[in-house]
Amino acid sequence: MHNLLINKLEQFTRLSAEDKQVLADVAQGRVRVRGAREDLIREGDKPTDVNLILEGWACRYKILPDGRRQIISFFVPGDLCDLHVFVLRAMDHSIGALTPITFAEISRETLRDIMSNHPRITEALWWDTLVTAAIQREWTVNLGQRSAFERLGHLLCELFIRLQAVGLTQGNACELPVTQTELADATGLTTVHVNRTLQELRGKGLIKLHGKHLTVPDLEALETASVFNLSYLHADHEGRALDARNGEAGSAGQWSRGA
Amino acid sequence: MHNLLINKLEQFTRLSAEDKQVLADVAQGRVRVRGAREDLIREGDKPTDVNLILEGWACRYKILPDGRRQIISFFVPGDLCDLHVFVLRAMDHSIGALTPITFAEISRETLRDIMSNHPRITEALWWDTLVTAAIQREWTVNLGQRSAFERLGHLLCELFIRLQAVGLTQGNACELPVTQTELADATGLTTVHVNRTLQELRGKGLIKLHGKHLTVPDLEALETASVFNLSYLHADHEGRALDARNGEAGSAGQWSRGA
DNA sequence: CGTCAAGTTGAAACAGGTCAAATACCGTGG
DNA sequence: CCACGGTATTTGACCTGTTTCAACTTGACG
Repeated sequence: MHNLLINKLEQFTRLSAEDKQVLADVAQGRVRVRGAREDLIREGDKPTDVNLILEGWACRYKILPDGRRQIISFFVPGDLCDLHVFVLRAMDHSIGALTPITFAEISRETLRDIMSNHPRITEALWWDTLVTAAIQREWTVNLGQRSAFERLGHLLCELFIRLQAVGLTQGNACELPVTQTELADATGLTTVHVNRTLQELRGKGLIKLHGKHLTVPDLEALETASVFNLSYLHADHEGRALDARNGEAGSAGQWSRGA
Repeated sequence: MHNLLINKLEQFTRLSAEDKQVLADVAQGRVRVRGAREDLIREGDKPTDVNLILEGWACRYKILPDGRRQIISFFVPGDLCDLHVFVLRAMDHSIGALTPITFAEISRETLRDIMSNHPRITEALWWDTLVTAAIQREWTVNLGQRSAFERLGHLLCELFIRLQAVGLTQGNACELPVTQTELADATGLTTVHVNRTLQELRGKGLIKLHGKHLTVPDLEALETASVFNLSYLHADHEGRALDARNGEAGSAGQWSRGA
């Protein structure tokens, strides 16, 4: 019953008990495990299923012929890989585990059934897909316009808020199970510079980062320093509105703030 | 009847005469015009229609509070803006005309009808949406990993090939109706550096660029120099396969090459 | 307690940015 | 057909954020 995807989708819409059951079942279908650094799927492969991340982190990435690697996006628990990939013949990028990971494979047929019989879920999955696209656009802005300092800060804001949405934060802290090399590959910087920039963020008291444990003492301060604007995560939605109307706080953390 | 969107979608699938008629009608619905630099829709607006670009170029962009601007993607004729935006409450970015432009507004209802009655079109629109997402990912790689030289070269390859797909190239030439400032905002470089880099591309004979007229004497050479890999455009598809089988060349240019 | 990956540091080099001015281009009105 | 004004392109000199390279330290884990 308890399922991070449900948490996330309820940011957007209110799901019925039946809807939730359907999603819970889906997460119990073909469950797979991978070790850190193993791929879930590789560039060139024919996509067959949609992957739902249950535990651990993964990422999309692409490697250029000369070895340069760009991490294109991060997947955290509750994230769905690519809702409609089947339409394409071959993957144009790989998806790799960053930590040991468990995920559920959802077949094309299962998904088709859900989408024809459960309009509420369908709409919520749509929303999730559009938010994913918005995140990708924001990464374009991040890489194109922000300085190293802002860029890293922005990434940390985004990840913290996404984790909050599925209930994986504890107060102002969360796990950040990635290496500095991976942060470098995601931000288009070198490891060395990521290291120095993290020190700068720490020096200004914007983050605390020991090992894989991240604390953001003042999220608003970090957002300001990183030129971060929440709106691209599209959290201000019906789910929230319903919560407010019912005076019924969502079980998971909230994306939006204030009015 | 003649419609650039049809050209593009036929890269992916074979459309029936009726399908084509439906698409042609759509392009004749609510046609609008905008001057260069005018916005089609602005960040914060509620999205109501899907825009189909008929003539001229546009772009998605985002402006940071301090004025930095990132162009997130280019739209060329035949491009569809955002197939499912209605799900979102507000735009998280703006879409602006780069040249004088004409576009058709497609209503939510029209689109719903098409998608429930024309599975072939639906699937083709899916494909288009997924290719758009793949392009956005490739931009992430471009901004994160490629040097200024490769980055500009890569962008020019992509645009040339996309124009080819809708039949807007003449041999190895096409129009490139954007300013160096706009190329700079798209690549995350400064105008000055774009200017110098374009001179470098010209100097190596990889492009000719007078005014708004671009020639790519040897596309493969430009691709190699730019670490460009066609596969993210997902052109190797059913439409092509059918063409090959029938020995019936597509009316528009082709994305894929060789076998 | 050894080993291997991850994180940290310093010095030097460079890609790309900044600033500011010059030149070319283009549509408009006289 | 030319002069004008505004925008786009080009150039030069200088500056800086980020990279490179290479070594050193710390930490996790069997």
